[in-house]
Amino acid sequence: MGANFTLERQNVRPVAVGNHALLRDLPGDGAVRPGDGIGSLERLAGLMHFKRNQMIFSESDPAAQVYRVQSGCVRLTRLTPDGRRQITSFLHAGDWFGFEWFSVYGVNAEAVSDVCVQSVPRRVLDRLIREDAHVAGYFHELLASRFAQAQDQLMVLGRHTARERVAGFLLSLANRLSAGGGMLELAMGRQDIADHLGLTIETVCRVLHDLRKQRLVSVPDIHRLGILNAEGLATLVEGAAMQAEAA
Amino acid sequence: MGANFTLERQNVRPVAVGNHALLRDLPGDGAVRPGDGIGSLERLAGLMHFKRNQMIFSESDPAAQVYRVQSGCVRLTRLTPDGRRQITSFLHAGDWFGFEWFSVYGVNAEAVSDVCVQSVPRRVLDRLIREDAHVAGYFHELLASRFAQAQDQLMVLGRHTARERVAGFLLSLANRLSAGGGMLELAMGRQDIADHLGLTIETVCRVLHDLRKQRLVSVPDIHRLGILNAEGLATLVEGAAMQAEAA
DNA sequence: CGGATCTTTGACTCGTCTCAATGCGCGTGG
DNA sequence: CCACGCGCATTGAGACGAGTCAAAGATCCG
Repeated sequence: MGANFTLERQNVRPVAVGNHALLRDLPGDGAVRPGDGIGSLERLAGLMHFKRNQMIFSESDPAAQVYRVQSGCVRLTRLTPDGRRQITSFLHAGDWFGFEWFSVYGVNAEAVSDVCVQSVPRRVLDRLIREDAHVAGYFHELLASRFAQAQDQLMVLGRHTARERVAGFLLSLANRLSAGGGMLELAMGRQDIADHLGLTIETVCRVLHDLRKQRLVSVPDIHRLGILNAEGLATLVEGAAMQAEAA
Repeated sequence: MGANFTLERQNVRPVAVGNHALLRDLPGDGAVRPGDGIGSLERLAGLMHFKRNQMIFSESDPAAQVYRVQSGCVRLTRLTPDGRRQITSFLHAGDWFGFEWFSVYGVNAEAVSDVCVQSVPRRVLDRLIREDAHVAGYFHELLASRFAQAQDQLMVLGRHTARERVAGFLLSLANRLSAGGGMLELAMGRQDIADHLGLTIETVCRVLHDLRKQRLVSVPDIHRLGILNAEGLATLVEGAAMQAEAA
């Protein structure tokens, strides 16, 4: 069970390529014009790059920065003392993260692929939230929708079978990446999928194999997946028991 | 797997014993004094009673009211189309609920025991949040801590064994009800515990049996449980693999 | 007291995990 | 340019934890 992931806290610190380092010491918080909304946040953000599997922050770090994915894919993970891993979510372009927690990030954030993220000091965000009700509302909604996602995931982990989990995951990914009838980019490896769904890598492989055999999906290569029959997958998810099993 | 719970939406509407019905039509929102903080909310709250297993709201209801448990225990649940149930959380005296969602309650709320709850119209809460930064911050933190709880539960459902789940649940309950070295009130039945932990009722029974045999807990009667060895339970939870198995 | 509901226990099944071997793709260095 | 090694994915065989089904207690409440 779990991962025994070999990355373990390789504290290679990222290359700051934006104005992040500058921002930290600027008196220029005053540059944030209240009422300017989210825009000013984005303008204040520094840019950083992380390479595949590099750690962005660890769960015990003080939550000093808030991040936003600009490109690539980020995973949020938790570990048990004995190394079992749970990936609580995958983040894609446009997603904020690190804002959900107060004193300390409660999760590890790692780059799934090479990523580019924006970062804003927590202090700046807090100030903006205090001064601009619009920003406050925005982040409140963000938190609420993150909470809703977590609730969905609880249902999945608590009550869905392996097949339902994988089918649901693929559909939600297709939805998130709005890959209509087309091809999905699977930025994450099989182990990551397994750790997100509370399964083992072998089970994920076997389920994918079955789905392919049933012509619900195609797997042209490891990191691409085509959804051939979204309705079929949806039926799988919705606990309709399913009988069609043959190839 | 799951519950096939026989309660199914018995839409017995609750007896409103407070000023809740009045509040709905009062012009008296003006009575809320900004800066008065949470206090004014509680003063505006109506009181309601619900009997065991009575539904407080259903997941598809518009989220028109926000609630707070005054006494008793409430469960928040979700159902799959085929009847599998997941209890996302149990709420006790002092806990707010129903505020996490915007348009529609995303969960069913039901009385585990006979309960007494306060309720406040969503409209009133929203207004107070807009006018009083203190209240806004309070509910933001509430949401954040609810989110953190959900994260914990993800770890449990995704990566913990049956024994770890039950042990962890008992400890968190003991913690919540601050029953120091003493006796826990188990307001919820075995099926509820199972549906909270992603197990079956039989598995919960068997694990409790084992824990009793190992003298980690005592079970004087169905609704009471004594924690005899909190450290032992904690060891179980922390994935330390455990070897002691004999009686 | 009697029936309904919930809990406990047992015997057996089954889905998923574990362990192990093999395959594949890709980057590196000879 | 190819051989090698490394990391990941796949596949198979067998084990095991938790689920299912069934029957026998408890408990609750009228």
